[in-house]
Amino acid sequence: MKDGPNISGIAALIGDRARSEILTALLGGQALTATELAGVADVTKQTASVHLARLADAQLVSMEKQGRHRYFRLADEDVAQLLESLLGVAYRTGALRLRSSPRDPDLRKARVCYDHLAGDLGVLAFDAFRKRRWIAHDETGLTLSRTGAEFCREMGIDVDSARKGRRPMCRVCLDWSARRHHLAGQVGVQLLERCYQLGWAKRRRGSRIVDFTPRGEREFRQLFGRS
Amino acid sequence: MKDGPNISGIAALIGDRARSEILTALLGGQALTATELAGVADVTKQTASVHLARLADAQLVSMEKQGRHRYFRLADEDVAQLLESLLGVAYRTGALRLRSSPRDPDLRKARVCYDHLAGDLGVLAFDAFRKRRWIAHDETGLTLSRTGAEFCREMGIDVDSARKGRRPMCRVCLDWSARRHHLAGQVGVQLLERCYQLGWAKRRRGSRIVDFTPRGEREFRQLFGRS
DNA sequence: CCGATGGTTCGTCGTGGAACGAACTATCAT
DNA sequence: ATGATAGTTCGTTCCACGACGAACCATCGG
Repeated sequence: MKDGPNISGIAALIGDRARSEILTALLGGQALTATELAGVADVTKQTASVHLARLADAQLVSMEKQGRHRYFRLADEDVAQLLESLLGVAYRTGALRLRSSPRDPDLRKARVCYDHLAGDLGVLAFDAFRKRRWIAHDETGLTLSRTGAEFCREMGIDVDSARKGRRPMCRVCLDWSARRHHLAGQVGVQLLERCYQLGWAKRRRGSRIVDFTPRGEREFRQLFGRS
Repeated sequence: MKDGPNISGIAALIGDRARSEILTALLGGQALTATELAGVADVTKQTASVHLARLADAQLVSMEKQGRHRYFRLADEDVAQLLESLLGVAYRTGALRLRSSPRDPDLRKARVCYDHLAGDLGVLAFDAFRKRRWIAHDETGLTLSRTGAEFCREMGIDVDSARKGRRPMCRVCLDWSARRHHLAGQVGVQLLERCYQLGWAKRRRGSRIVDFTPRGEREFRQLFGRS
C-alpha cells in the first residue's frame, strides 16, 4: 500500500467550487485573464488570485503575462482529459448542477473540448474516421492513414505542417456526455478550425457550446454520417 | 459558463488524504473490508466508515454485505480510469509521496490497474497487439481481429465466452507511469489471468505490484517483445 | 445463552483553508 | 505628472469537515 503518486493534493485542488469553475471555464480552450476567471467563479479578484496561484503552482494551469494582464490556460491536454474524465463520472452519478441549464442539450450536441470538437457531432466524425479506416496505428500510437490524409487535404487541412508539430496527429478523447470516443490531436484541432472557417459553426459567447448553422450541420452530417 | 455537470463534489471527495488512500488501494481490484480499508488509510474504523458511506453515496465505490463483513470495491472501470488519470497528472507534476517508496521501480515495471496489467510490461504487450494488428476497429470501438483471436486461443484464453460478456473485448487505458496506452477490457483481464495461471507472475501481497518470475518475464518478453 | 469481532451513529473538538476588506505594486492611457 | 485598471499581499474572520471516544447494533462461533 501507499504506492505511487499522491493524488489527494491534485484532487483537493480541483475539489473546490471556485477552482472547479475556473478549470471548467478553461476547458473552453481560450486563455482567460484573472479578472474574467474571478467573474466565472463568482469570487473577488483577491480570492481568484490566490486560487490561480495555487493552480499554477501545481502545474494545472499555465500563465502568460501580457502587459498588465495575466492570461491563464490549462497546462496541457492531460489536464483537460482529467477534467473530462471527472465530468464523465460526475455526469453519470447524477452530480448535475442544482439548476441544470436549459442549454444542456446543445452542450451534448456539440461543444469544445479544450481545442477540438466534442459532443454527438464529434463522436459522429470520429466514428466515420474509424469506419473508413482514416486512422491507423503506428509504433507510437494513432496516426492518419493515407486515405485519411487524402480526406483531410480535400477538407482543406494542411496535413504536412500539422505533422511537423510535436503533438500527435490523432488522439482519442473520452466524451463524457456520449460515453464514446471523439477525435483529439492535431487532426481534431484542425477539423474544428475548418468548421469555423467554412462558416459551418461558431463558438457561442461565454460558453463551450458550438452552434452549427442549419446548413453547416447538414453538410457535416452528410460528410460523416452513416452511408 | 456554468455548463455541464458539477465536478467539484466528486473531486473534493477524492481530495481527502484518507479517502484517496482508500480509493488507491481499491485500484488493486480486489474487494476489501471496511476494517482493512481503515488500516490502509491509517484512520479508525469510525472514520473509515463515514468515508466509505460518502464514497458509496456518490457511487464511486460499491458495497456488498457478506455476513458481518462489508466488502467494498470501485464502482466501475470509469472510476478506475479517472483515478489513473489523476495518478498520471500527479506523477508528472511531481506530487510524489514525501517518502517515495523504494518499490516504485517495481511498480512502474508491472502492476495491476483495476483488473488488468499495467506498467512497462503492460505497455509492451499492448504495443505488440497493435503492431501485429491483433486489435481492430469495429463500429462500437476496439475489438479483436481474427489473428488476434487466434493468438488468444493459443495463449489459452477462452475467447468465445469472453465475447459473451457485456464488457467490450478491448479497451485502451492510459498508463500513468509510462504515459502510453496499455490493454484493458476482456482481453486485458484474461491476459493477466493467464499470466497468473501459467505461473509467470504473482500479485505481491498488499500492493498493486505484479512480480514476474525470471522465467515468466523472459517468456512474456519473448512473446511480445520487438522482433 | 455468551463473548468476540465487524461496523455504524452520535457528540465534541480542533484545524485547515476559503473568503473578503484594505492596502499595495504594476502597467496602461492621456 | 494623474487617474484608471489589472493583479497581488496581508490580516482577520468564519465555517466546513475530518478525527476520535464512547456507545450502539449486527453477526459469528460456540
